[in-house]
Amino acid sequence: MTPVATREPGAAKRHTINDVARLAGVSKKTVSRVINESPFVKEETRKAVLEIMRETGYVPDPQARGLAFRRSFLVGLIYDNPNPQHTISHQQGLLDAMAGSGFELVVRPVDRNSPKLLDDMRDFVERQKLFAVVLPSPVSEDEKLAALLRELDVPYVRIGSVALDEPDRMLVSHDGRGAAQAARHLADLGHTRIALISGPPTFRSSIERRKGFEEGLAEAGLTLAPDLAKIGAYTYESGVAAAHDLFALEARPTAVFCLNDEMATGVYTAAREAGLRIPEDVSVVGYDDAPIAVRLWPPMTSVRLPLRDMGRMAGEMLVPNALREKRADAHEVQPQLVVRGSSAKAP
Amino acid sequence: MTPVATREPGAAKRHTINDVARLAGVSKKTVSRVINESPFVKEETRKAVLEIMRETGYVPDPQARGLAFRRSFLVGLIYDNPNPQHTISHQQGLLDAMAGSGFELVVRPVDRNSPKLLDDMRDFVERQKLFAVVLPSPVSEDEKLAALLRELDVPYVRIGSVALDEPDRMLVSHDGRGAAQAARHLADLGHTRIALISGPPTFRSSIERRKGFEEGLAEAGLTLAPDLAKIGAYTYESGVAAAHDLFALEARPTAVFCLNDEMATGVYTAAREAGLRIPEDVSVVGYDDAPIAVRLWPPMTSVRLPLRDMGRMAGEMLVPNALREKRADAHEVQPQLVVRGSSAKAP
DNA sequence: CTGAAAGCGCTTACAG
DNA sequence: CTGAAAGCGCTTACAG
Repeated sequence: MTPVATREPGAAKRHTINDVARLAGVSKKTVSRVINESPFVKEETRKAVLEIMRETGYVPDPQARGLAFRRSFLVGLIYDNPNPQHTISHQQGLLDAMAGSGFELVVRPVDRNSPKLLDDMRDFVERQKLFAVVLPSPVSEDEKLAALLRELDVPYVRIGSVALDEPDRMLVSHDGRGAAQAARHLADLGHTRIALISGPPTFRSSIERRKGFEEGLAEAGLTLAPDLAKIGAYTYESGVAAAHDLFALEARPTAVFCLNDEMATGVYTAAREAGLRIPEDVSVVGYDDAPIAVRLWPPMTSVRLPLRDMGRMAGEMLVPNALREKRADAHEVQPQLVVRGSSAKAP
Repeated sequence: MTPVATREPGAAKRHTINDVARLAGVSKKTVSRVINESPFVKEETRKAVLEIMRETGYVPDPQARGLAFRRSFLVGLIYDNPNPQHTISHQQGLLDAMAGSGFELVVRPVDRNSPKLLDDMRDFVERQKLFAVVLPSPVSEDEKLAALLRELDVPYVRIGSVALDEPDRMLVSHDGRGAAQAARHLADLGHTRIALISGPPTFRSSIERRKGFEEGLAEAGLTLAPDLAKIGAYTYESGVAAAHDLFALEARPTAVFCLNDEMATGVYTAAREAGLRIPEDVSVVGYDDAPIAVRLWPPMTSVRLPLRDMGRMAGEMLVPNALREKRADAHEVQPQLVVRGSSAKAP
């Protein structure tokens, strides 16, 4: 057998499709067919080519392939999330799905309120000829962006609290169901004056979580009292402020449900300032189950979303990967209430 | 003037270098010279070409350029950091530096202890023909990885607590100086029995921070008592455990300095369990100034590292950007102690 | 200062 | 089932 140079340290130029073709005694087109798993290659030829590829350590050049394909091997992650934990978890999951696939992840933070967003995205996607795009919430809620991607014929998956698009383009986290669990949990503990601190109405997650919460209350025969419904900004400070108001009420709530952990953490601060004990005087429930939930005292009851899984599933919906059998068929995940020490029987 | 088709919505193929050449009445090579800012183009010709490029909205195809250049326009971020906040901040800063440059950021989490790390990195860098690579700590501490990148002739910047490489390849955060500030701060408050909870010795940051801390103590005429020096794992749980031991000592410390905020948060928990008040009974100082520092009660004194700036500076050292005058000349940042309510006069 | 030719490493038609 | 030709959109030599 012809001795084949293996990868020399340093200098050694990487082998090209021409080297493989020559060594295998076939045309480069046949090698190309093997690379692209065309069925029109004799099994014998295919094996011989694969053997040469293995020996030489040949790996196709993604730039050259991309140029010829008129499409790159890059997946874009376009995010605008104030919560780094969300982004990094999604990113990690996406990379889990892409590992060993030959695709790479290009990250792109954006300002979803920028008037230039659509122009920037068009330029980004066209210029890089992106293979696919993942849109976590709240960027996923931008209908114009989704329309642009369809126009540019770029596959995408939107990650969101509720179905906003066709099933193949959507990973749904059913945020409302988690909020309903929280409502039932508090109702089961005997609470009747349950307050809500929601996020900005510009976040669909806030709308869905609130809706789910109210439905959960309704199941238990309760309703959300108008004076107990506060609107926060998904920030710690807004949680402090809203809870401050709630705790100043004559008939103050015995439980507070916050639509994210940042605001719930603010409730801890406000409770301490108001001289209220958690959970003896007031129960607190958050949403996200962020790392801080178990670092606070008492550890916080919160609704968990499988963020990393969500990223992975979105990746599996978009990226072919030889390490996997086939693409993901499940397009949804379920939130899960995690009960800890911050919620207890109503006083 | 010849009417030029502007970007049609939808179909309209992007213009290529040939279109620009034809419309400008020059060869494509001349257009190429303009793109690459060659000085060998008559000013008049250059302006004419630039005008056509503007009118047509022409942008060079990075894949085609990369193929011809034998080098891509991708910058790699290779990280293995247990702290998402670090990664996301560095990432954000890097992207700040790269905005509008035409380069894109490809992210790559790795396990720095994997035996396959070097092979994986060789494959990654060679295959993608990376333009440059950024190595945050602790990946930056891997000498073999740095040597590999030099061998592959890929520019890189290592972000680390101390100079580990030539100045052009290093962004130094002088972690020790921040720890020294913490030591002086506690000494100034009259503490003499000051404990230390360090991180794993496999992290250079832990070694440097500890060294700086001991130097700071020495300046104040203090030394670190052996029974007050604990080794943690940079995790919350290890902070709880180490502080638990410290608080059980007969002569317990009046102050605890932790080499990261995670462990310092653990000290809060251990203090509560031991019935100790912060800062009345014990002062606590952390490192990182993570978001949690201001969500704990009392707000935590901590050493801040400008993580986003560090990412930006690393990016500026590597990526040419027309939006900037020139590359960064500063290759270091300084940590800064942020004093809050968790540190007070010794009891 | 400018251009025609060849090439980067692949794939798409088109033949056979 | 396999291959020779042309092309993807750029840049590198090489001329002039």
